[in-house]
Amino acid sequence: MIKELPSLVIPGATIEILKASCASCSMHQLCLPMGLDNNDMERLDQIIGRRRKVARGATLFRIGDAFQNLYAIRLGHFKTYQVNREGAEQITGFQMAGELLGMDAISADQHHCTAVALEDSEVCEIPFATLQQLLAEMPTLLRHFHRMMSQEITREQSVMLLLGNMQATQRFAAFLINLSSRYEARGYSPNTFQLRMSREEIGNYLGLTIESISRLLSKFKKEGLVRVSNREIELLDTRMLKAITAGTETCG
Amino acid sequence: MIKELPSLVIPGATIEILKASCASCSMHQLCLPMGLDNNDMERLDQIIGRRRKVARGATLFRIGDAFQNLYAIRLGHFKTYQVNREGAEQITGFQMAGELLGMDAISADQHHCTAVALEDSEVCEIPFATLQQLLAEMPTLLRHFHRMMSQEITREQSVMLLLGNMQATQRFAAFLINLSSRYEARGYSPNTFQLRMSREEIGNYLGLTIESISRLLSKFKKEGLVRVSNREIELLDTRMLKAITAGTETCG
DNA sequence: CGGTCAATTGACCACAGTCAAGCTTGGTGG
DNA sequence: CCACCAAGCTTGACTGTGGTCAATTGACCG
Repeated sequence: MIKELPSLVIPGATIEILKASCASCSMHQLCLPMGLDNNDMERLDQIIGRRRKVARGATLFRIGDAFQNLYAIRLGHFKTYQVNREGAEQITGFQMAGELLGMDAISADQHHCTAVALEDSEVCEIPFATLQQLLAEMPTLLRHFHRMMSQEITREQSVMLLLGNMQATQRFAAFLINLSSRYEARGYSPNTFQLRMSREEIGNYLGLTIESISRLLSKFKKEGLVRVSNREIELLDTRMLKAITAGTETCG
Repeated sequence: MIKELPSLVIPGATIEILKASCASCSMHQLCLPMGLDNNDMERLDQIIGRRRKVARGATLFRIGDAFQNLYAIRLGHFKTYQVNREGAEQITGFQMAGELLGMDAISADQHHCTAVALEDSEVCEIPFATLQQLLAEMPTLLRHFHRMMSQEITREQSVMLLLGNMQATQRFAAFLINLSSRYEARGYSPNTFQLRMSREEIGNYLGLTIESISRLLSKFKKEGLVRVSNREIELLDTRMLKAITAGTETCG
């Protein structure tokens, strides 16, 4: 299933067909093909439209775009955001390799958020109409697809808890712990990683200002919880950060 | 498909098998069977475990319960909430007739939130394992089920926008307008309705305190936007409320 | 009736927002 | 190599929105 086609360009994003398959992708135990046998994975591979590159800052889809495809992130990071009528953005999530983009578009056949690459990234385009046919024939795939949608619901509920109930310090600790565990699940260091998003984007996501994020970073640094250098961050006291997240920390 | 069986009781909730079917249910154009032909609707009807009553204040499922069923609300209102490690609740939604409960439980085979009836209510129990078999055979049902899950994702994203970006006044106006439009979609008056939840529950949902909700109600009353008497509310100036929601209102 | 619970209102306060100045960092060009 | 600039980040001083605490009113019910 190796595909070789000339690359093409659309406004703001470079598209290129890559030699790739689910079986050879390091994310296949997290992504849509999770748990499929070789035969089923091959079938899924065949319906994947193309693998394309999305340059840093380029838009994968925007609010109002007609819904055609889901996108599985092969490599890189994205943010998704909503825009209210005033034009204010609210970032609804940061997505990394192995995660699915576009599931909110199924309900009304058009995208309800905009997805932008935070760094040079690669996605697999999954034509939803074709996927749906396949779902009817492959119970394992159907099951896992439902799990992924459900996981998105659960994730958003956690953010609601964060935004509705937590203090600034708690929100930020929760954010760091969340990133940490997701990197760990991908085989990366849970303690040292790059923040792919700006302070402004973090603040927007957490319902805080950029100044608050900056102050919180300084505070955590002073308390010996983290080491920070620009976007490089090291978690020095995960235990404490988790305690802050849970609201059970005792000392100040 | 009329079922007639003796009623039984489980702790906290009365269960009773009712004479009912999707075809005879007033919600079937909003609920899971939307768009199904008579034959398919009949098949869906057959897998529905039972129709049961849930008394006001009774719990339908709680966090950590093993996932067996989805629940379609036939009648009444529910709230769902998450609990953090400190024991603080965050209400993640208010659900009404025609809406589906339990979709967040698919991902990990256990419920991630607790669902409690806000008034005496009735639900249809949908065994998920059986539903999934049916989904593979009925493309229309599959399609609509995905729409409903996607709609839940979209709804939660709107709440994230509300909690992350909006001021107290804006949040509360958005809340009222949201209820209004959902009652309208069900054929009820969009202007006059009962608030099924307490001020405290509204505040919790909107990330505000009960005092703030009370003050906002008084403010809206004074400005002639609403008329309130206990839980009975009448929206007198929907146009203005929508403007406040959108953040585009000009006068104070 | 009094008792209970929910809602309202007022006084005060604190957390995080706003505004503003200053500091890094990285890129460009002389 | 350094000057210059822009963008992003940090820090401080001040402010305001909404939280906290407390007292009062109102609704419902045995």
